[in-house]
Amino acid sequence: MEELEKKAGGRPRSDQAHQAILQATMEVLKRDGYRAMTIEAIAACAGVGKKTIYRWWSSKAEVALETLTTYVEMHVPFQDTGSLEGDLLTHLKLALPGLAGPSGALLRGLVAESLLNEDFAHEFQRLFIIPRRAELVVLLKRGIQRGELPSEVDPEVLADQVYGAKWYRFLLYPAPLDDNYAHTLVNHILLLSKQDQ
Amino acid sequence: MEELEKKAGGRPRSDQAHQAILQATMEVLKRDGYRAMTIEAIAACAGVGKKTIYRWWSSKAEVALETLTTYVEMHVPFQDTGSLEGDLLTHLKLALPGLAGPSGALLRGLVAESLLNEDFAHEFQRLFIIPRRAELVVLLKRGIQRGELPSEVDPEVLADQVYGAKWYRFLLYPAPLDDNYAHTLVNHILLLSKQDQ
Amino acid sequence: MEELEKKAGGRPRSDQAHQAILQATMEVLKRDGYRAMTIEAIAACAGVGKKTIYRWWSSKAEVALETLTTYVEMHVPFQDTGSLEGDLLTHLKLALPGLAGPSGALLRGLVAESLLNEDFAHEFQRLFIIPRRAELVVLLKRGIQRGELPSEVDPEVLADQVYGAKWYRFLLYPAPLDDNYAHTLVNHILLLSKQDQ
Amino acid sequence: MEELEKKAGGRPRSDQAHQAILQATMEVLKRDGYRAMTIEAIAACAGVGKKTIYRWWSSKAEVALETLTTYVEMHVPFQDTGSLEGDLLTHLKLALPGLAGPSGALLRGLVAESLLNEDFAHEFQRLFIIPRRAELVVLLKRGIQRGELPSEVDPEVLADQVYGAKWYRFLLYPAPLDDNYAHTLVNHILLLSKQDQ
DNA sequence: GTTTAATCGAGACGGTACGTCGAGTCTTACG
DNA sequence: CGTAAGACTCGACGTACCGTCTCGATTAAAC
Repeated sequence: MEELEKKAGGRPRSDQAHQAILQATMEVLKRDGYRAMTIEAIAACAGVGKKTIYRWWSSKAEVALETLTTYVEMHVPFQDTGSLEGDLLTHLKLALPGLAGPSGALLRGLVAESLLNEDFAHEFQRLFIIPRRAELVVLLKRGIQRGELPSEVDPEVLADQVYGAKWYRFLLYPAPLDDNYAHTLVNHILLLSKQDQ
Repeated sequence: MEELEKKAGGRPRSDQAHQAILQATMEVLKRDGYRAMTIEAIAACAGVGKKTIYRWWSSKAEVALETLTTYVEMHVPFQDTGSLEGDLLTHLKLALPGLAGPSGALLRGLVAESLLNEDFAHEFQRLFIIPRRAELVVLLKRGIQRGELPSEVDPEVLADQVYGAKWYRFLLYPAPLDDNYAHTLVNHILLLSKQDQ
Repeated sequence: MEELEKKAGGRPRSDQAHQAILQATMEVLKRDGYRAMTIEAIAACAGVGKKTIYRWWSSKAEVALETLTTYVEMHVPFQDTGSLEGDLLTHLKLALPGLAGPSGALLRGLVAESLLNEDFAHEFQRLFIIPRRAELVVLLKRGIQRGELPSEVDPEVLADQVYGAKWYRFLLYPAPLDDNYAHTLVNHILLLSKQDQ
Repeated sequence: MEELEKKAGGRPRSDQAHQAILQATMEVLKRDGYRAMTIEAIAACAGVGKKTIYRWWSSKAEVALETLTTYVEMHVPFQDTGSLEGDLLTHLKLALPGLAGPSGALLRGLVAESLLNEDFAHEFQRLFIIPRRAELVVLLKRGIQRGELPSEVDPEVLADQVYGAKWYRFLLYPAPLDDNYAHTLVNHILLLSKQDQ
């Protein structure tokens, strides 16, 4: 039931090479940073011809995108803990630590790429930004239904405020993104419904 | 009393060349986009030697940064309209339109650059991100003092939520950034104080 | 009847700068070699503006040519010792040592320049090559008149053979140019008249 | 038995590019002269990337040297005609005409280069100057053995006188280098043995 | 004594070519 | 036929000097 529409004979795609490339991407990234990372370096590090990379991806951004989704595969799930506060805190506390370290660097590089290349931006949004945001919106709507948020709030805009705050500090504003921050942020969201205390 | 530590002679910097470079930067940006914009193209378009650019700036990002601050010089002031709602709405409605068009493209390029180059990131934050954010914080603190916001909100985090939402849509999430959006966003902020309705 | 059509006042040429430039040329030559020697380096080393050099010379080759004639001023005279053998040996033994050391390097550079630039070649020939060769021809003609050489030899071609041998080794063929060589060369010339031994 | 130390695969060197570069070198030389000839112009004229030139040669002088040896490959052989006079005349009459025209310009440029760059000088001597001089020495020694020259002449110094005269006129002294000159020069050499006429 | 004009050091200017780098494409031989 | 190796064309990089052009500051002869 898988996609086995390969025509006929010929050597099949080498999974070994595939894995070596993704792994080499991470290594070169850690060694040189995203900007200095080149297809040539990845190929050399993976012991692979450049053509083998270009056959399966169209740019270093595409390789990096797959590396991100493969290597991180988002250890950051959305869960239903029973309360909006729990849902948000759990999610954010899992999400923030990963932003330091290599996967954060990778993410910053991919955002940069999406800002410089509209085609890649669509890809990046489709595979990364939009799905995760959609889950956050679901979580917030659940909070509204539970009565934890006033019904007049717009969950779309509220999602922007939550993720926006996180991304703003991650991408632009040099200030810490720690558990303390997560608590304050969630408190601000919950304050919206503290009308009749 | 000023810094007049210039040693002696030498031909003074040509303001004509200086202006021509900033202008050419905008033209090439519009023509080719930020990524494809090169120092060589800027030099050619300005009728200037490459050395003249490298003498005063260290990269295309630095030129672009000065072009942004010079050419836009922020038609987007912060004003005290007497109410938090007025302050926020006025500011946002002025800020959002500029994000479409060439200055938006320039801004996206500069953010990308700051994500790829830590040194430039500091420069960009120092000259652009931090000062503007500081003004927003002042505006929010004024709202707290006036009693338009509950005293337990953290103006720093609230600023992240406002600017974060704006930047998130501008940089990452493909959804409109219009006056309607500004109203909803401001409403969410003001909802924080609707406790005794 | 001379060209003293200078209009009027104005600061006169600084002899101090003039000398400093010639001296700096020798220093830079020794430090960097002829090829790497630049007008900019000479100006910097002499503590002089580039314009001051370009005002009086048109290229580094012209400066070097004047430096050569000034600093060497030909310690290599032609003398009438009474015999062809004495004339030739005296001249060659004086000429050869100078070809090692900085003045040799300068000379090589000037020859290179004259090979690359036809205009400079004329200048170089006029001021250096032709006058010295003419003196050698005089010396050889004197030898013919004295009967030290057979009357059928062409002094022009014979001069080429003497100076040619010297220049050939100096410019092209890596072999010593010492007193021993001078003796053998002179012997070959004198052999032409050993017909009736 | 041969030098087959090539490791393994990889696209082989393009002979088409190789030939195009040598040919373009001659064209640009004719068009612009040696000094104004640049690697960029050669690359453009050959329809080749600059990298391809720098991959195989280290400077325009190296390209020019190979162009000289390839394109001229010396239509100027040394032959044993049975007499010293014949040998010398034949050789010189073949050698002199090539010194006018483009190959002469190339040769002048290469000499200039060798005067400005010691490393290249060694290369130039090894591949061009020394082998040809060696053949001339062989020719002269043959003359001595045949008794056409007195046994006390030094063939090394005599070679300098022959080639020196030629190079002197070619490089330094602006006078014709024609068949007439060849005859006079050879006569001077032969005069050495006219002792018992 | 002022004026006048050419000089001086300094260094920015518009250019050209340098030699390097990486992108993305192509040609081999091997398995 | 997919692959590793690596040569190919292309074009921007940032540097170095070129020869020219301001500057403000000398400097002497001419007025």
